[in-house]
Amino acid sequence: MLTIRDIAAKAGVSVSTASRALNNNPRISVATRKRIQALAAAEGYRPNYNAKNLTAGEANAVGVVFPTSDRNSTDNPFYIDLLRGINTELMKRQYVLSVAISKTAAELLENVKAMVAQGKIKRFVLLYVHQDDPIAAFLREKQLHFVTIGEPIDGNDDYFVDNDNLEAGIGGASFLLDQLAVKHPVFVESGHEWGYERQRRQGYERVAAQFNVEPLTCKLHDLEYVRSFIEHHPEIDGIMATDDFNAIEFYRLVRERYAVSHFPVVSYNHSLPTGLTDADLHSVNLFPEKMGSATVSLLFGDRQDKTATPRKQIRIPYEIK
Amino acid sequence: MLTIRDIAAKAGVSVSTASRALNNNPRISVATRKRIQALAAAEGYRPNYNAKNLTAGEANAVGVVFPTSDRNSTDNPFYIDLLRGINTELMKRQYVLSVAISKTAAELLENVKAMVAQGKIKRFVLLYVHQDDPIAAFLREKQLHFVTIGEPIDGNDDYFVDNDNLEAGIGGASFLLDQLAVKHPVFVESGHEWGYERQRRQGYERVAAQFNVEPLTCKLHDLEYVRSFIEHHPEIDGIMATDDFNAIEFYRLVRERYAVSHFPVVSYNHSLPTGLTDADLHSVNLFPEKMGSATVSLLFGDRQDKTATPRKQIRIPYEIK
DNA sequence: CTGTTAGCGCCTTCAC
DNA sequence: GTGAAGGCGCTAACAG
Repeated sequence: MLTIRDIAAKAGVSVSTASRALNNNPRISVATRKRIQALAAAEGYRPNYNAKNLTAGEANAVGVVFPTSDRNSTDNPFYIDLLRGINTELMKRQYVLSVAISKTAAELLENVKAMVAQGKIKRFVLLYVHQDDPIAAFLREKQLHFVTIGEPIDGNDDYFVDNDNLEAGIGGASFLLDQLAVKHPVFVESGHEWGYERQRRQGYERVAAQFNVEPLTCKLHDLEYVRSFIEHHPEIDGIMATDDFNAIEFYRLVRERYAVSHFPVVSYNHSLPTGLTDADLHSVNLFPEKMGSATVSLLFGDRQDKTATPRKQIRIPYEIK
Repeated sequence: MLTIRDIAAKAGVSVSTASRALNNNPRISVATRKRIQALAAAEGYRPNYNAKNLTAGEANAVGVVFPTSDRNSTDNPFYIDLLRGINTELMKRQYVLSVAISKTAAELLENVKAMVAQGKIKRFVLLYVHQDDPIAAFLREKQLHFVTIGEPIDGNDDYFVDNDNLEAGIGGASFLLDQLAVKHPVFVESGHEWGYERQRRQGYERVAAQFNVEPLTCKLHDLEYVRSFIEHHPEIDGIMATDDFNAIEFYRLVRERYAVSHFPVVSYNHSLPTGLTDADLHSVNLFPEKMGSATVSLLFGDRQDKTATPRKQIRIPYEIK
């Protein structure tokens, strides 16, 4: 394995000069810096990060924490795209993505603690928002950087990346009522009262008021409930749902009762394969990969220019097509 | 931060004794070993893994590689549960899960190379099976351990964990034809020709032959195709699908055409919330978490007893309820 | 601008 | 059974 000594030797300089050159230390003349960097690249030198981390006292890793159970959470393609966005950005910084995931909250916390104590990881991403989360509390106490995906709900002033769900709700509802000319929309949500659902619903309600329509809402509790709901609301002529799965689930039940087709639907996340539903489905793209890259830039305290105060939150815009 | 020197000092022994005691080295008397371990635990000592890794020349991390794009792949809850299974097992070994994930194949390979060269990671899990995969080739060339999720298709004798998809196909079909008494089943698959789909189909065909029924198959190409298929096959009275999403998709289209309910359905992965379909849905549980833990035991060369030859593959059984 | 030296925390030869 | 010393690869004082 090629070490920095080898590079130093081949370049005819001392190890420390090589080290400084490779780290772009201004104390080394630009000429030798370039020369040594070129040499290292040519020889295929790769620094040993265990050694770097040992001296730095900090690992080149970001801990990404999954919620304990996501069976009821926002859907999964979203997570995967988010991971992709995060990791692409981390690679540029020569960082690695480590995940903490477990079935039990206790084990998960232990996982994070091990990352901190044994792994010297100092930056984390929480892929969820919980009330009084012990992991967030631990990270705060240890004064470590972390960013949550989704706006905090417990009043803590944490860094976060989110969509503007209120705006997305307004946009989606406007699209449904205006472009798709729906007169009797229904808002379909999971029944878990997630923050993003509430916010999108508020957007929906606001637009409904503008259009003078009654803001009808249905939670997907169970089959009987929804069937009965649909039975009592034959007037429904369009769906706005908090995600694609809720949308097709409800639509399926509508079709079961009434002979409709090309039914106007607006939902979120862009997570279905196309062509397999006859609904006129417009899924709002929330750009999870962009959220991932924004997360990283928040995590590392990027700023537009030096004078700008660092931001604590980033909202990613949406797109309806 | 508590280092091994602190422990050594408090125990009144030298650093090397402390090190050996903590690593359960038999050269240290059992008594002092216990004593020092107890002390370390009481003081909350945690070894610095960057230092350990530096001397060991190998990181306490496993690289988990995601496919470039999984939009068309097996569904995602499966991945998440798999990750959970892998990580739970890794934690026991004081290992960390690092992920490689990217949109492009080139960047993904670069990601893995960096993990190897800079991170000293020597063990990998590939969450996919590809023909002539450059990443698998790289890992083979470097003689690193890796396990694929799914049986290799290119004739390479790699380690893998999989379900017994043929058996699961036979089991699922038997359940549908026997227990659920279906006379005119249809086999629904994605059209991507994944290995597991082919194998389950073979199981289905075998059972169909036993029951003297025509092995009907439908690929979910596009809406028109499937609708026409359903139109031409009014006799269908039960569905066997390669996963839950394919199942409900097809079922929706059946219901759209015919007034059925409590339709018998067998599919795989157990990935839907219950209560929101009126199909008589029996989803085969493939125990992704178990697959994860089996993956790790393969990766670390566990054996039942010392004399047993190491296994290169593990098949996880299924369950139908 | 560059070289020498010490040390990050831990493990492991080599002595006793 | 235990200790002292050196080194893993790299960075950061301290010199010059």
